Amino acid sequence: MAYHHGDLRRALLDATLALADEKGAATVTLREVAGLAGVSQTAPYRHFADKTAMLAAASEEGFVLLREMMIEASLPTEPRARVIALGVTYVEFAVSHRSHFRLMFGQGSPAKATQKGLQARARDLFQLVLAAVTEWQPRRDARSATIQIWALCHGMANLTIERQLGMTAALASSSTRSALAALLDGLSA
Amino acid sequence: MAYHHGDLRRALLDATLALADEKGAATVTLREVAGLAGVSQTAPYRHFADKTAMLAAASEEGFVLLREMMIEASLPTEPRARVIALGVTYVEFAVSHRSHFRLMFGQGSPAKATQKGLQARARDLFQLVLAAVTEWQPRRDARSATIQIWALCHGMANLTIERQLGMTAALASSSTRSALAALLDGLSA
DNA sequence: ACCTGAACACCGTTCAAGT
DNA sequence: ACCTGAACACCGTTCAAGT
Repeated sequence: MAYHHGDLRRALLDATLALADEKGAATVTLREVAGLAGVSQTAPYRHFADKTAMLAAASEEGFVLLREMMIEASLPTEPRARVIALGVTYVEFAVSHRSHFRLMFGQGSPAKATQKGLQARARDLFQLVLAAVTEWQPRRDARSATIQIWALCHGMANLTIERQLGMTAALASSSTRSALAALLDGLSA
Repeated sequence: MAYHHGDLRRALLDATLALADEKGAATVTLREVAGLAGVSQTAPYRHFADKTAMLAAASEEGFVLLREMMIEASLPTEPRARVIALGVTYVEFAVSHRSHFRLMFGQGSPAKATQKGLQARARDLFQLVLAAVTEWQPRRDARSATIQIWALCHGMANLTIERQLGMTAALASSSTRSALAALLDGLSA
C-alpha cells in the first residue's frame, strides 16, 4: 500500500480541517487524521515533525488565505471604507472558514506560542489594518484604534462561529459593518 | 487515606482552575486533577458525572462570579456609564480570572453545547447588558447594539488573555473604556 | 458513603523493520 | 524515500472490590 497519494501532506491537512470543522480543533487526533487519509498512525511523521506542526501548517494556510481576502477587499475603496471592508472580511473569513479560524486563533492553538512564523503572519494582518487606519486618520493614535477595531471584529467572529449569540453569517456581516461604522464615527469625533 | 478532605469537590475545582491557568483549559486532565488533589484517578467520579461535568462546574462558578461583579459595577451610575462599566468589568473579569473565562467561553468548552444551565447563565449576562442598553437608548434596536458591545468586549478579552496583541491588564481596561465610549457615541449619532 | 486498583479502548511519539 | 507495527507512557471511563 505504498504511495497511496501523490500528495499525502495535502490529504492530511484536508483531514485535519475536516475533523476540526466537525468536532472542534481541540479534538483533532493524529491517529484519526492518518486513518482518514488512509495511512498508518505514524505516516504523518514523514511530513510533519509532530502534531503541533501539522496543526500549524493548517493555520499557516488560513493566514495566507485571510491575507489574500483582506487585500482584495481593501483595494477599490477610500480609506474609511477600506477599514470597514477589512474588518468585515475578517468576520466573513471566520464564518466561511471556521476550522481554519479556530486553528489560527483558538485557545491552545499552535498559532500563539509554539510556532514562530505564525506570529509574524498575525502581525502582518495587523499591519494591514494599521496602515488603513493611519491613512484614514493620520492625526489620531492609529495603533490603539486598530486594536479596538480588531477587538470588535475578533469578538464578533468568535461569538458567531461558537454560536454564542445565535448569529447567522449574514447577520454577523451586517452587524459588523454597522458597528464598525459607529466605532469609526465615535473615534473621529 | 480515606476522608482526605472535608471538601474534595472544592479541591478538585481548585486543581482544575490551577491547571487551566497553567497550561490552558484544553489540557486539563482528570487524572492530573485527581493527583493534584491527592486522591486516586477515579475519586472525581464520586463528585462529578464525568470530566465535562467537572469543567462545567468550574464554569458555573465563573458565571456566578462574573454576574456579581457586573451587577456591582453597574449600580451607582447613570445609563450610559452603566453600559460602559458593564463592558469594562467583563474584560477585567477575563483578565483577573483567566482560567474561569477560558472554561466559560473557550472553544470546545462545556459552556456551549453540553450543559443546559450554563447557556442560561450566559443569557442572564446578556440580559443584564441588554437592560442597561435599553435604558440608555430606548428608541434604538437595543438587541443589535448589545451584540455589538458584547463583541467588542469579548474580542478585547480574548485577545488580551491569549496575548495576541501584547496588551497589559491596565491597557485592556482603558482601551475597552474608550472604545465603548466611541461605539456608544457612534451608535447614538 | 467514599475511595481504590485493575482493566479497556483510546492518545502522541519513538523505534526497529520492511520495500 | 516512504510507510508499517509494536511498544511506551499517557488519557477518560467502567467495574468489582475494599472500609
